[in-house]
Amino acid sequence: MKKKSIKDIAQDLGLSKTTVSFVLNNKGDEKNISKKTQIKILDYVKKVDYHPNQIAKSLKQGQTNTIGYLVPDISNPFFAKIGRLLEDYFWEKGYHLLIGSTDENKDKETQVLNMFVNRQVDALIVASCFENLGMLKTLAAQRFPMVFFDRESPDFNGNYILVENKNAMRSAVDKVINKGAKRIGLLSITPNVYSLKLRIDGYKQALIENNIDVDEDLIRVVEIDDLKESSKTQLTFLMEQGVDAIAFTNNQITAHAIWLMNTAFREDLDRMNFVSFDNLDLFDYSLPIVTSVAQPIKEIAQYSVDILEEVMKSNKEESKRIELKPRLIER
Amino acid sequence: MKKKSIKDIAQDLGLSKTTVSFVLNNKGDEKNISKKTQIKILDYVKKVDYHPNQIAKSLKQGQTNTIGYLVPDISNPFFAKIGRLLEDYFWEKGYHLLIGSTDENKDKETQVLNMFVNRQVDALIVASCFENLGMLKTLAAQRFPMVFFDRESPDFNGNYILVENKNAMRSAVDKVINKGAKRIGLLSITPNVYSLKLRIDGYKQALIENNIDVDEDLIRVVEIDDLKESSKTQLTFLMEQGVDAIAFTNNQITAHAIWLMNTAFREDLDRMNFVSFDNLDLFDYSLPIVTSVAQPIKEIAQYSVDILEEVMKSNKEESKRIELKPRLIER
DNA sequence: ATGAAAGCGCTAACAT
DNA sequence: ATGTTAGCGCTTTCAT
Repeated sequence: MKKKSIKDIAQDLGLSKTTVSFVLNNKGDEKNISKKTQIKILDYVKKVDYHPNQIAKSLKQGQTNTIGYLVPDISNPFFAKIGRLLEDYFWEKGYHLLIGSTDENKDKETQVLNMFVNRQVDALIVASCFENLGMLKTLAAQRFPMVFFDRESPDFNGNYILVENKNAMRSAVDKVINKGAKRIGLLSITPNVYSLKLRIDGYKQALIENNIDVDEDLIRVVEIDDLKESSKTQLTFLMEQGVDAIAFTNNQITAHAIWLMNTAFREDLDRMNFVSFDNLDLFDYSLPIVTSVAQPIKEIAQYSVDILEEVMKSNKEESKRIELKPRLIER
Repeated sequence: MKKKSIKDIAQDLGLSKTTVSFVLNNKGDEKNISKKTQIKILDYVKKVDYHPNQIAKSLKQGQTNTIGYLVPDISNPFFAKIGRLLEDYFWEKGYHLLIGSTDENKDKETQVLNMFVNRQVDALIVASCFENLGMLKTLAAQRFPMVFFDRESPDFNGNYILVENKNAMRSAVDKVINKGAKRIGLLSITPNVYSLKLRIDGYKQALIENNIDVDEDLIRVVEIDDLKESSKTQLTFLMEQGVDAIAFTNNQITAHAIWLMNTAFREDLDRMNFVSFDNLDLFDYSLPIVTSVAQPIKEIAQYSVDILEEVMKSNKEESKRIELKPRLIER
């Protein structure tokens, strides 16, 4: 027995598609369908376990109740957790998430964006690398509902949910200086996104405010596509320079570097201090001890949803920029 | 300028929709469309940046190129990582992932399944709690392409990608016994899914094989909806019983328990041994030291895709059951 | 109180 | 070599 359509239901019941459609969409009363007919339809529909075809509905209504969630990597705990929160918030409202990971690759990002648009998603939640502004600008020009989080571009005007990158990093680094660190290195993945640059700025500011010279040589950058080798090289370099603290600019590099520290520099762990932008659960029970900047994941998700709802309702001109305060976790 | 449809393209070019459609679907030659016309269409389409509406296409073809990924929680690293791998494999083939987290709630699971089906996903990859077999059996009866992973139900016949739960747990526990553990507790979330039961069986078997009496009192169960309090109570109980090792049945309970151990039983860490089913990155640098069973995530994803492809092509009767070997990580 | 018919954007069998 | 037309399953305006 193949799946029933609304037409089948109508035929089976000797009614028209119109009537059935009205009733199924709770417009029975409004459209003056008799109670008797309504009940007949509702009963039958339940009996044969009819479910409307959302694709047909979407085509007709030009609305899919789907949100595109574009991130560098859905398996990164930061993006995974936010994804889960979004899923829950949107579930309430009947929206669902289509996911697309880009690996910070600008071409892949454009492809994913295209995929989302072709599939007529109603809105986008995006952590972009902002290297290909073309497509984004086209969408923005069409007033396509979008909110951007975690990353921003000075060249792109949109709705942003961000955290105070610079200041948070500044105070975290300040903390380890107070704990006695004198020679502080920094390890970052290639700071292609603006947020990372800000975090590095925060690091520098903390040094300056504490009268420590900024030694550009201690600011090391790791190639993302060669994380393994590259981070080993850079970390080793820093250790050879005799640093007594290292700041990391995101969870990815931290996780990797900490693993390396445990593997190759175990004996140095005690005397060193670490700062991580992004908190990881494991910091609560890992060696070494890491002072971290915890992003307010719930608020990020909540604000994304709120802003998106606003945008989707009234499609007004101006865009919002929200900067949330991360939580500093001293350890 | 609103979005162009195939109709617009045809009109602009003084051609029919058919011709345009053929060319766009690379059937130009096959359908004897002149090279000249083909080029004209392709150029124009590029110029106006036309992209076909996938929803319309889906409706027409009864195929959405979408896969539903149903899991207890997409932010659980195990499911997030597998999700990412699936995303990549399917990306190649033009399929995309719609996600649905269920929190092991059987009603939510049914709702998510319905949502997927209404949206006409082409197939499902499912980590089910198997508490509501109704919907699953209906789908199976319709030969709906599905593969199940991580969990199984003796009452449900389907394509399974699993790991050797019992044996893996057995050898992991055996390892800590060899390291000297004598009184070994077990902590699990409520073993509502069969895989968890098997892991517990493995634990028991290891004890028996080593001539240690199985003390049912040392097998403690934590309520999933009260993870925090419940795990604290149970863990404290085990410690009071003087255990010198604890086995955990999945990553969720392990992560929580380890955090608790660090918080409340720090001084006991040195003398204790731990076993975790599911590996976590943090084990590489965390205290305490944990011997773990690492699931072969890549293979799980790869097999899921392979089996699904098979099923979607030839929709034959019989179903497969694949049992992969996890990797034991001694620490 | 209910139905007929058009149309969302696409594909494809069947003309010409 | 290209066009006409029906139809996927639904909503909704306009009849009756």
